[in-house]
Amino acid sequence: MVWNDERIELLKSLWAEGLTTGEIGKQLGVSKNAVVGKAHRLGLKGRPSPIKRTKKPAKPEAPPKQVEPPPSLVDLAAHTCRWPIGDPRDADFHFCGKPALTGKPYCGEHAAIAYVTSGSKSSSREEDAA
DNA sequence: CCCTGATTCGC
DNA sequence: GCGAATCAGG
Repeated sequence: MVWNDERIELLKSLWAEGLTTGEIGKQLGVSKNAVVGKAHRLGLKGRPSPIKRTKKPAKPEAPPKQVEPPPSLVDLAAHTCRWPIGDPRDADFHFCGKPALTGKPYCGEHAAIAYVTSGSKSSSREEDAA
């Protein structure tokens, strides 16, 4: 289908007269989709049928970002000082809970106590391992 | 189910 | 750029 100036002019005329796309299409010998498509392409405004389209059904959109899940409770617990505070029999017994040293179950404060190299006699294991 | 226009998508 | 296909409201 070729849109000559005459056709376009006629289209605009009929469109301006208030004819529907179907009618214009019939008179021009084209389908209504061609008319509405051309009208939209020409920037003509359709006064009737204020149908507003909700969304774009056939448009898969890649998620812009992928938020990484927050640290799980167990992960947080893994980095929590597990130095016991109080008597286990007491109701208010609890663990230290402060941020633990990486790879260790205790925070710096309690790790110092836990791993204190008590003046052992022979070479300590830490020194050998290190 | 018919009509309408609007938008998208393949050619 | 074109228009059928699709969508969406009347």
